[in-house]
Amino acid sequence: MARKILCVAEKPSIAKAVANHLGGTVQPRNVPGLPWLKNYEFTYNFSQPWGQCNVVFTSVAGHINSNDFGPEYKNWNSCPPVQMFDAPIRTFVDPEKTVIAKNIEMHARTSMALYIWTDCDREGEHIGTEIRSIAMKANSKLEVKRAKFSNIERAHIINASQHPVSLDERQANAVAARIELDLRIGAAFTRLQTLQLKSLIDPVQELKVLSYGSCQFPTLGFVVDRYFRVQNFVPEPFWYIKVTHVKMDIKVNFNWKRGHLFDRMAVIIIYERCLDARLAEVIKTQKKPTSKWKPLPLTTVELQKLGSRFLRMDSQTVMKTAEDLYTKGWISYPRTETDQFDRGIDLKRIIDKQTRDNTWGPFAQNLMNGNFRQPRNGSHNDKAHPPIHPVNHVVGSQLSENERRVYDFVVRRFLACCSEDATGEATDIEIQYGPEIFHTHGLTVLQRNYLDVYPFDKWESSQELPPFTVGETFTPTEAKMVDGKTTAPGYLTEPELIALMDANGIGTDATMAEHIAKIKERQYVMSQTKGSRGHTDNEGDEQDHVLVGRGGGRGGRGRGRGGRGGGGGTTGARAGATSGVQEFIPTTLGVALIEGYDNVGFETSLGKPFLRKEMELQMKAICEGRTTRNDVVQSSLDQYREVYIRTQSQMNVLKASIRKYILGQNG
DNA sequence: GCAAGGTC
Repeated sequence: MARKILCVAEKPSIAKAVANHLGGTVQPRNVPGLPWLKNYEFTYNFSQPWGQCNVVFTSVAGHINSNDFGPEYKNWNSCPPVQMFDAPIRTFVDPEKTVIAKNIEMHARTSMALYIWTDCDREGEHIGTEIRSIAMKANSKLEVKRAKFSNIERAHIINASQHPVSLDERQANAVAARIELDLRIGAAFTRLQTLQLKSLIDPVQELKVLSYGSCQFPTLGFVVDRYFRVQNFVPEPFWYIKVTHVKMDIKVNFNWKRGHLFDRMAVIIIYERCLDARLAEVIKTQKKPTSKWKPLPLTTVELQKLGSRFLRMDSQTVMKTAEDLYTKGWISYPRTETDQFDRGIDLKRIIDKQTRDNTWGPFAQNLMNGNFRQPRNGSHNDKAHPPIHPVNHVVGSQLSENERRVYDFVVRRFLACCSEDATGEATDIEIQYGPEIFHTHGLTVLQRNYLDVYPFDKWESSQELPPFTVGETFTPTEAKMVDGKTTAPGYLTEPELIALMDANGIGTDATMAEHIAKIKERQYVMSQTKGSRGHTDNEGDEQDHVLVGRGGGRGGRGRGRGGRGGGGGTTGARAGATSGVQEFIPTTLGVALIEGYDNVGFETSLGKPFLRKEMELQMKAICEGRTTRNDVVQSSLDQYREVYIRTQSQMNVLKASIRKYILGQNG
């Protein structure tokens, strides 16, 4: 009898793809009890010593095990919450995963080896150890190997099948440490907060719990932080000089090189010197080719940021929709950090499938006809998944409205990545006027290229500038001294929040949207459509009005800086504008919790992102062998236990915050 | 009744 090898992937799609590479077209066999779980059986010639083997290729769906405290800790009043730092934790097969575990056990019994094909990231390594322990419980003589692969191109997968490696115990241990810490700390503080504070704020039992989590609290902290910056904002007046000149019937605005100054007298003096000079002289004219780079290949974080900005959906809906599109086979795996396409991937084959589309088909065809360009490479590679891209063409009418929007975005982004940068010509002119320098900038877009398929980027020609030559002098048509004031930043928007979470390592690409949804559910924050309360836009906006001026006419509204616009589209389907963006405002409860923890006065407040960042660094240290799982767990628990004890002893501080914000009482 | 991380 031929030898048998059990292969297990992290998800059904990988099992299917890899099985078809190794075994030809393999018919899936159903596993009773779970409609989406399939086994693929075939024979395959592995490298020595295995050789020709019967293969059963199956999968799990993420983690199989669950962790919890024993039943004696189930009742929250059965013990003080501080015991959650030490109480024994049980690991068991998640009740929803029993069919998956049984399937592995059954085939492990008759196999000589287990070949693990989970994603090659930390969580994948840990899932691998879960699979191993289940399989070895059924068959302790199993040889266990792991496949190392970073995409599912055929040649790469075949290579991985011939070069088995071992599970990386360090990475698995890092995850095990995270699991334990998140559970213990989350349970301890959630129980403490809920038991001590809930009755104070929620007499009608409207709230389930006042949860604490190492990701939800820093997320809340970002929202509260911005809220206070808005509340405490004091506008600051500034002054500047604006010069305009009409030449050949074209009005040219020259911007002051200093931008603006916060000293009125200084600006007055400078302004008078300019006027005294009467003549301005052109000191620089420059025309040079310029370009706007096409976007990078699409990652999950980018999808969520741009989705919540342009698609009129919150990030959770964007993710949910992308997952639906993935399971239906229209787009690739939507959870990826990678912004580089592997050289081996056949991009033209993917583009070709889009040529039949009514909207962007001609653009795709144009790429096929010789205008294809290799995508840019970003700096991220998770070595597990390619950037998000379409895998098959589907007409919009077969999709729901949300699906259509996300699919539209993914395809356009992908085609944009495969086209040429937009090109243009930039003109810069500088004049010397008295002691000061003023400049103006012009842009002529020459070739739109990728912009034709990607309306989410804005790059448009400015008005044409009249010709100027160096040495030329003129009396400016108008010179004004203008005042303005700094304006408050807006409340934190969803794309900004996602960017902050990403930069601070709060959550993963797949979970950031869930954390945002959770702090809404807990009523720590509210969201509203930006602009719906009549708030002004961005930080640094200027409201100008003329103080003194020379020359005729009322000035236009020159804008000192060209902020990156985020507006809608210019071609094809309009993508919607920034007006749909959600912004977050903390509730009184959210503010009270964050401020309460800040006032408890521990050097690293629970509402700040540092603790989570620290945990991330510790996990890295475990992976690199600089520390151990046990050390990290023990030292972190010591640290958090100290915060816990301090918090408990200063519960009056937290309660005071709650009273102050929720009940409006002082003291 | 607690977390965050996988994925369906």
